[in-house]
Amino acid sequence: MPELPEVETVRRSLAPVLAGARIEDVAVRGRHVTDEPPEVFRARLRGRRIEGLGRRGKFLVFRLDGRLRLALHLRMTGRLVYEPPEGERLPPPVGGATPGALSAGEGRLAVGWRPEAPFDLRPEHTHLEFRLAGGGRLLFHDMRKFGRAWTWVAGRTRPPYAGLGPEPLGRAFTADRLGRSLAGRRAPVKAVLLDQRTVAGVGNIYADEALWLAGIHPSRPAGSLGPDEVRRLRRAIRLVLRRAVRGRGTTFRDYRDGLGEPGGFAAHLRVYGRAGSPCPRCGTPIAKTKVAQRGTHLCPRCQR
DNA sequence: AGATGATCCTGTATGC
DNA sequence: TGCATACAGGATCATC
Repeated sequence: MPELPEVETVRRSLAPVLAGARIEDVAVRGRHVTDEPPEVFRARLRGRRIEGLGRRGKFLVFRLDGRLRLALHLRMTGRLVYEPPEGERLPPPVGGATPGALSAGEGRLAVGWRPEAPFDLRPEHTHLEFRLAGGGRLLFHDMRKFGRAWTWVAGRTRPPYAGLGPEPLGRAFTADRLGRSLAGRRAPVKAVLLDQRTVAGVGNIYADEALWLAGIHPSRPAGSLGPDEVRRLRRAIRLVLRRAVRGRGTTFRDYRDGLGEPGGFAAHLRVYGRAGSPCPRCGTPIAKTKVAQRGTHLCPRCQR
């Protein structure tokens, strides 16, 4: 579920809380979370200081002392949530109220109402539990068990995100670069966008949104896009991701940031999840089809 | 080489 | 109400 904007929002919400924190211990429940033997994983992390929290594509990356790195991938339903020490309240949400995104009924979230603890976390789905010095805890929760964790030493071992394409909001993601990735390929352009080697962090929601913004049909063979269309697509990807980050990501049901706060961008989606509703540009009903085995939303008139 | 389909899981929504 | 089926924000692997 979480794509770049959601992972970035988790990162921003947790970075102030975790910077400088020490991991006293880690409980690993279940063997599926990491390829490493749980005892090895635990021994590597125990006692480490968290120097910073970064992101690469949809990977959250912890920089630990001794050049150790920890990466987490939330996949579809993963959540990483901070639980403050007993008796303490959660820190205030990061980024303030979500502009225009909350209806009146949801107002309690916008005016700073805080749950005492991250709600909706079920112990049987909590696969990693980091105990921090001072009594706070960091919980990796994932009902579908798709989420994964990796550790490695920077500069010695390949990170799990080696091979990802450029960061879409960075300088390396040029129209030229995107054009080369699409050139000569007969696969649907949407399938190529979902391939993390093309660009890192675009998933099903924002692929549909970007293709709608650019006015490009998701089934178009990637290699058939002209230079102008490639430029439009690059701009659309960057625009929609920047806006979604500002809106703190899209929450349908599961997604929450690191403090348990839902994202506010769902109300700004133009096509995703809006089958049957009028296209914001031309009024034609939004269609839902399947492209590259993924549910795909588009305007049949604006996108040809 | 490159594309497609099955698969990993659980929860929820929909239809009969 | 109960049951079956489809589908879900991701990614990998086997197969064609």
